[in-house]
Amino acid sequence: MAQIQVQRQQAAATGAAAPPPPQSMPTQNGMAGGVATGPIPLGSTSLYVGDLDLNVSEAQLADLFGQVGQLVSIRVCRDQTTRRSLGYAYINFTNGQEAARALELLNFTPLNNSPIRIMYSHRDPSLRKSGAGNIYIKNLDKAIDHKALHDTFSAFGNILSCKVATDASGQSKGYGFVQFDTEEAAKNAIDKLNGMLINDKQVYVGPFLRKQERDSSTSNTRFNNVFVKNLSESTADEDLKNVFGEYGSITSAVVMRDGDGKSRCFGFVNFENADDAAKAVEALNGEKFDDKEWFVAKAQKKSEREQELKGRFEQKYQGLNLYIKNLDDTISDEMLKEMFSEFGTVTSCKVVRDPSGVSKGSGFVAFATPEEASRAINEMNGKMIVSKPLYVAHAQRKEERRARLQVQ
DNA sequence: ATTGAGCGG
Repeated sequence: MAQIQVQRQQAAATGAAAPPPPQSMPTQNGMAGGVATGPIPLGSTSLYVGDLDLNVSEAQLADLFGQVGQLVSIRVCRDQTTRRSLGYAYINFTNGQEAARALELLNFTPLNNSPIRIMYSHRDPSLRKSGAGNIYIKNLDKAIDHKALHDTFSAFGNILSCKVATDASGQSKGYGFVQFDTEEAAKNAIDKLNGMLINDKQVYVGPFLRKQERDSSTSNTRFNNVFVKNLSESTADEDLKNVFGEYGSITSAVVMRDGDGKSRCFGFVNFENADDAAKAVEALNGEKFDDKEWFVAKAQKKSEREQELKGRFEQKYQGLNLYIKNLDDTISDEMLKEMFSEFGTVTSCKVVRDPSGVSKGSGFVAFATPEEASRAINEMNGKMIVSKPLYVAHAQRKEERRARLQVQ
């Protein structure tokens, strides 16, 4: 296992006094000062084991967990029809001490080369969904594995789940996650470890934010780079500099051009300071130059742009795109298209696959008209294909689905 | 630089 050292960042480098080290180790089981702080069931005998390689069997788990205590039951959860492992299992012990010991001793043990991740079984998903107490760590030394990360952060509170992001070969990607059972523990870990050196690398430790939250917190607020479109073909870099220069100091102004040097009628202007960029957007958006009404706004990052285009794409396919599941593994894109072509013009068609190319048993089919799509739902939903009844419905965006699931 | 996924009988 990786040996970790946490050091204080040199005072000269941070310009701030280092905070004192944590004074005491927290007690077991989410108890602090005798008061339960977290949702961990005291004395629980039931463990959830995730991140399982799909070929891990009950027998392998019995061999491993049986070494620690007496088992009541073991179950690898599987798809009802394919019997393929869902990558998680339940292990039930006769008593809580054994379960606790198994969690402590066996967490991150590799089975079929993949470290397993053990948690107490907690069937109520509300805490998992809320993400409270979840933190993100980046700039981690590659030598730091799951266990080392866990050991480092367990000083701040009870950890429900912990993981270093890894590539297919198990190599660390240099960032990871720690889910504490309380926000207080998470806050404490952030206060104490953000900016510290771990194995000589200065780590960032902060609250976990979903991609969307991150985009809106970082880029929506302040920006230096301005996007301008609907330029006349004759507008050149110099013209942008002149017009935008009225609002502040500019570091660059560029009209984008194709290979022949012909203007693509949009460009970017970068301001030295964000207030000036905002002023320019406010003043120039919608103004007319050479009879062209300029669109002026904060320049989007590539990721934001892609996100927006995706949204538009989905809107365009509203009512036309169908979501298919319970699809037999052997069905290819071409077969799927053929299956649905009798209801109309299939404009796009895709089987969802995992990174190794294995079908995930779901897919999307889009039609040219909403009528064709509706007919396909009526005719194909529930139809037996190879061995299973197909599920066919209108595709929903992820956010819509999440919202619906929360209501139910 | 890199902001998961996830709970049965």
